[in-house]
Amino acid sequence: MAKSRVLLVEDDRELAGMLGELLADEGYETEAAHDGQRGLHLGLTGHYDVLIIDRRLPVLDGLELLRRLRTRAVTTRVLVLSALGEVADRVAGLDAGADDYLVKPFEAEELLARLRALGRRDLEGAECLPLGTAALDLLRHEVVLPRGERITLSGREFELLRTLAQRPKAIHPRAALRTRVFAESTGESIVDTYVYYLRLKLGRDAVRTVRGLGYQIGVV
Amino acid sequence: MAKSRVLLVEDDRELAGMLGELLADEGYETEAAHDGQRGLHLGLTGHYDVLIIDRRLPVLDGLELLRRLRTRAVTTRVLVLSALGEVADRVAGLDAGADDYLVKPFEAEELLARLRALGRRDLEGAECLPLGTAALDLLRHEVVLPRGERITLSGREFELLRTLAQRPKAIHPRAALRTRVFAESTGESIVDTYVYYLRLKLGRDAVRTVRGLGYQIGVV
DNA sequence: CGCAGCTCTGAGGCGTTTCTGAGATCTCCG
DNA sequence: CGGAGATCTCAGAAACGCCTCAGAGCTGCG
Repeated sequence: MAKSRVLLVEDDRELAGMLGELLADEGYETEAAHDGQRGLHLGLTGHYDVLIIDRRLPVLDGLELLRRLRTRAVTTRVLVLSALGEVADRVAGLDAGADDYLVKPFEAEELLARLRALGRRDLEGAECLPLGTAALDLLRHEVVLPRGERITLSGREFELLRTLAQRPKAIHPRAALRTRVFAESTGESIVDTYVYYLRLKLGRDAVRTVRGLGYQIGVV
Repeated sequence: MAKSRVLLVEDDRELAGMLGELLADEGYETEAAHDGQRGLHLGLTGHYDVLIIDRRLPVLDGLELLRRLRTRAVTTRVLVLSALGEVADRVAGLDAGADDYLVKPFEAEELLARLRALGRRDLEGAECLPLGTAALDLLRHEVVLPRGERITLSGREFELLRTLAQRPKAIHPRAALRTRVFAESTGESIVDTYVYYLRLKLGRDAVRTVRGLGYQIGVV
């Protein structure tokens, strides 16, 4: 997955610098604008995954900037930052087209969590669990191989693989897998059978057997 | 545009009642669940534009409910309500899959503004929805193929395709489509039939089946 | 009225999934 | 080495999900 691109429109250069570093540490690719005019220009011409807009900006106010972007059909997710924290201010910000509104001062952790939430919306939950060099698409119940090839899994196959992949270092006892993935009444060997199915689809090394203890996720 | 549908999962019946009225006044169509189990069932089978989930719920905790919905490919926007307002609580809620997190007590105005922000659609007001290489003309109920050819859709066909196209990356469960496009009393297989009609008119790949989960818009 | 198109029902069919169980194979330890 | 227990492999039965489509009722129009 490529880095998420963020446009940060903030006139306080000190704060902008700190946020820029914070975002870079989290793996975002950040561009900055220090006034509304410049923010408008970049917002219209560049493509970003999220815009962070300070409400108070020189030249062009943050909310006005936001409105102009929205009327120009820019639908990028927008998080508005502001020192104005009254309910009426927040309502005004949201109704101007913001997707979220965070009041200064804020904790870095919360900003990051809200950014993650905004970024998630466009992926439509296409989150993946790492699976060695491949990945497990949790939304579509598919394994995505490094070259982009997709292998669809049946419901049970998916549940089993997900359980294994959720704790990749753990060794999962048969009984635990049977309880988690299958119904109470199923036979003792159901886990073995489904491990066999997974290995048919994904290759012999997809699941590792730890004799006497259980199974562990392997390399796909 | 039809009314927005909201599922309210809140165990405090007094608050639920008040919110229900508030939402009704604002033109939302609201359903309520008073515990997590019921919320899970409704969330999985119904079709809503936004879910409002209280964090503290009997039977099944709010965040656990949210996680279960997310693992079942429910990508509906979720607003979590909670008395727990620490930064760590908010981060936990957002990372569990919430799109927004509002701390009790809150002002009605802010809740409504945040709901509006969540309910806003990307291409609201547009006259066409993109449909792979083609487009869906919302005014004339026609699909416009790349070469300009037009295919007229019946009312139901159009509603179904529009629902799919509105969130092109999401997987739409059968039950959700049935609730949204067809009357309450229609049979279980009505969605299948109309998907079949769409495929007759637009080609086999117009709608993609994700076995066990639902349908997704494909390439036309 | 008669026709055409739309909506919905329900039945039949087909490929997939799930689960069982049994034989083959492996591994460890005495 | 040999046996016991663990694991693997796989065929088959039943259930399920999904697709297809004919037909009945309805609506609107000429």
